[in-house]
Amino acid sequence: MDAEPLHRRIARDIERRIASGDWAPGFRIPTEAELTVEYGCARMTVSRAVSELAARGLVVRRRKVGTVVAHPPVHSSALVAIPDIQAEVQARGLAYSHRLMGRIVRPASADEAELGARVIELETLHLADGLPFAMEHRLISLTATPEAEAADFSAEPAGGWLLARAPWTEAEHRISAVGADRQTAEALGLEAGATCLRLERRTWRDGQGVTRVWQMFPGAAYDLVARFSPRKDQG
Amino acid sequence: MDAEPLHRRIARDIERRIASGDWAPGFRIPTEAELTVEYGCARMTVSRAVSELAARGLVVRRRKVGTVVAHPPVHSSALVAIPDIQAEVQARGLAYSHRLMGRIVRPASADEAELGARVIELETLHLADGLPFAMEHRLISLTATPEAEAADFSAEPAGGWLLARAPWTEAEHRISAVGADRQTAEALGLEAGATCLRLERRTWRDGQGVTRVWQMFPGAAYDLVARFSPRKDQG
DNA sequence: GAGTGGTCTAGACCACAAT
DNA sequence: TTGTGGTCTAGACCACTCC
Repeated sequence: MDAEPLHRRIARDIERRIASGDWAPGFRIPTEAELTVEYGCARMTVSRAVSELAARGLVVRRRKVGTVVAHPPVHSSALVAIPDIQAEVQARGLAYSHRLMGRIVRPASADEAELGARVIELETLHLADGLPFAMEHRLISLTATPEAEAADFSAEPAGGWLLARAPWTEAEHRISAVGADRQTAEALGLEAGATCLRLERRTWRDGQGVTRVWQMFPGAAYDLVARFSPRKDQG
Repeated sequence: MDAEPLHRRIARDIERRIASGDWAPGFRIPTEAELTVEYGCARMTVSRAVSELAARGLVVRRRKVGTVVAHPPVHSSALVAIPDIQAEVQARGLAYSHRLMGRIVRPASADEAELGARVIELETLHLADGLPFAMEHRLISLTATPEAEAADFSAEPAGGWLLARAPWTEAEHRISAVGADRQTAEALGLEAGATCLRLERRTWRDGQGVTRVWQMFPGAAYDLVARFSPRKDQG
């Protein structure tokens, strides 16, 4: 028998006709009433199918007008994998290790107000098979996670430690290309000014800043990849 | 009155209790039957609300077991805006223009087999207020879009032209940091080797390669930003 | 066996927008 | 006014999986 629910079969049927170009962008697809007849099912079932496609951005529904095939998306966004460094290193079959290069506790600057009054500042070198992989500079809010002050970040990288204790609800990532500053170049074994991919991440939990981290990767050795189909990730 | 549908109100209520930490990861939320009583509505309405949260990855549903709050995601992915250059320039309030620097038609190399037998190779400089903004290097499949051979890409940038004629169904993006090659440096007015953000995009339509493009941005002037809440972009 | 979610029905009323 | 989707009901049967 059909293991596949009817609403999904309907959705796939429509999706196929759109992907094949049979129903081009702007085409008005059959109404719910018509689909109800075509599939011999209740209106709610076709409604569910078409609503799912609308949620994914494949079609646009408007009362009275009907449901039309959406125009293809602009090259607007992509789901880019932002890997955890330890996982990334291990995924490459290399041995992960890290070295805490610096740790101070200090008041937050005006620019860091989201993190509260006091922060821990960490500098960590991530290594793959003993070779420098990435340099990390991190601020941790002692307002969001007071217990960070007593944590031993030379034993456990701060990223994993924080994830276990202070899951975030919002994050901002920023990706850029920069030349390595003197300290980073030295730690990574590069020449000063060498090309690096810079990944900045800021996270919040319920509006309270949790952490802010910059990671520098040697440009030649690292990139970010996003493979996807459009409209599958629509939100 | 309530403009908000009941199923959404239910979903938001649950989401709020999860975000507040009240219902922690692993917590088993009320069954559909219990929610039906709590909200005094039909089971299908609560089912719709909870299913929506499940689709977004906030909760995990299993028959007989019930619905439990999902564990927070690893720092695994982020929706990064991959802007169209023209739109990006105009969004900054600058005048967009472009200059076609090179165009040849040639056989595809073995490495470019996905694009078919013959390709157009384009080199385009994008300008903002007359100043170099990005250098673009592009291959267009003449199998996917034969009419590209006759198109005038000095009048219309290839990106927009393609989007209108050959919408893609799959894409891969790759972001890296590189030093500018001689030609790029010259076009962008940089020193050779200057830090650049390199964005590579490959697109397919139904398995047939459509285009492959590399864009180089001066590192200091450009970055990619992703702001998001976790689990909102689940697919 | 029994509890839970997954799906589906055959209706109903309402909201919106084009006419 | 009318056609269309948006939501909701009060049931029903089934599938899965823990006990």
